[in-house]
Amino acid sequence: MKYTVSEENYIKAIYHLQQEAERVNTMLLASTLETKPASITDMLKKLKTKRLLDYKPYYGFKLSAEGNRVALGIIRRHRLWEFFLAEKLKFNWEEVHEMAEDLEHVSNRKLIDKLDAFLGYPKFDPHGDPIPDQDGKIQKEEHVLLSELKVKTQGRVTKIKSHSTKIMDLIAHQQINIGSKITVKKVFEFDESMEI
Amino acid sequence: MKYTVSEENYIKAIYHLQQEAERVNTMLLASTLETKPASITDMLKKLKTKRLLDYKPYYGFKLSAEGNRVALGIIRRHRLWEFFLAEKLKFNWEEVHEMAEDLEHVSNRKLIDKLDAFLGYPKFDPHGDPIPDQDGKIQKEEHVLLSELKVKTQGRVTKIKSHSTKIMDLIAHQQINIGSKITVKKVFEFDESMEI
DNA sequence: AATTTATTTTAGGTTTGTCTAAATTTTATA
DNA sequence: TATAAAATTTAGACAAACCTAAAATAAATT
Repeated sequence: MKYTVSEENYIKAIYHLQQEAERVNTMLLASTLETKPASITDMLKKLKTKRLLDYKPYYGFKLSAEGNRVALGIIRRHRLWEFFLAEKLKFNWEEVHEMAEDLEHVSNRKLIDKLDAFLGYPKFDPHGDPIPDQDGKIQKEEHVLLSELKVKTQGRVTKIKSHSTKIMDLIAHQQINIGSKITVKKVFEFDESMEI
Repeated sequence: MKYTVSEENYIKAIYHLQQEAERVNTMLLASTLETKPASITDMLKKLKTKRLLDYKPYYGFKLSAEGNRVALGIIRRHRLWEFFLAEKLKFNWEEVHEMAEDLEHVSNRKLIDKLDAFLGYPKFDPHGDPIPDQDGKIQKEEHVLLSELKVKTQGRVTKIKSHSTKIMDLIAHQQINIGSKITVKKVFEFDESMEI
């Protein structure tokens, strides 16, 4: 089945929100998609008739099994393109997300699988998020929070959770990047760490 | 300026038709885009207001200088993606056109220029058609018709003009491809040639 | 529990890109 | 050149995806 760009954006947004909050509602979805609640209701009805969503008016909604499958396909495409952009075209990992937002909607199956092969079947995108395989299976993330890393232990940056400008500024200045090795040298009173 | 997928498809179709026929009319455009003449008129009006088209009702139309510039941008993207698909993802050159029809509408300038660099600034796509550069300049095609190639002269296949199934069958069977070396060994009564 | 507040849905409207059917203009032909 | 045929445009309708404003329902508060 093929879906419109708009349908795909809704499905993807619902999927991501469901990973965080168990209760995803119309308001939340409207604000993340920067659209009005009435528009959400319209699309929910459409996605329900396409059996991508379990939805009872006023009762709430969540992706059906099929909806989840579709979402993982979109996320697979998004993350494979992000990997391509960073690895092959040498974009910074901060830049790739926006471009992948367009590329993810090019959904030719054969194209995506060949791209996957070309890239060497990567398991994680440049942000450290896992890339679903052809069957939608995703590798468990094996992240350890920096704040939980023991003193003098070495680790490798695999993901940067916060995207706030303050944090981005700091790590850019320190030349920390995905893949950088980090050693926690000392922890001060209110949690500071030195890095190599 | 950003254009919709539909606008881009019209601009591209008009451009291509203008390369062949000097007079492009509503009927012809309608049949190549598989749409109705009334829809063409609607879009002509829109493209005129956007100054991509010189258009007088009933008098005909042609791309403005700006329209041509936009068309060459679309064609550049299309052919770069075709090259990528064939060269990097190992698709057959017959398969790439359809996939590039979607990819060509992803129009982030920086992305396309980086893709160009990654591919080594190719001058021709897998069909042998020239790829416009950043400024829309296109390399002159240097094709010699097979029927005009002298006996015992060697050449290289750079483009296959006809796409009819009969021809495609023949050349597939003979394992002729873009880039294949060909030698005209003998010309019979009604123009036959042996190849290596 | 009653009422206020927040959330969600419905009703009806807009834009884009398409359509059909009818009207208009151009081109071809008798 | 008058008329028939073909091409083009206009008028009005429709689906998709959005909107605003109002109505309906659920949740929170007094």
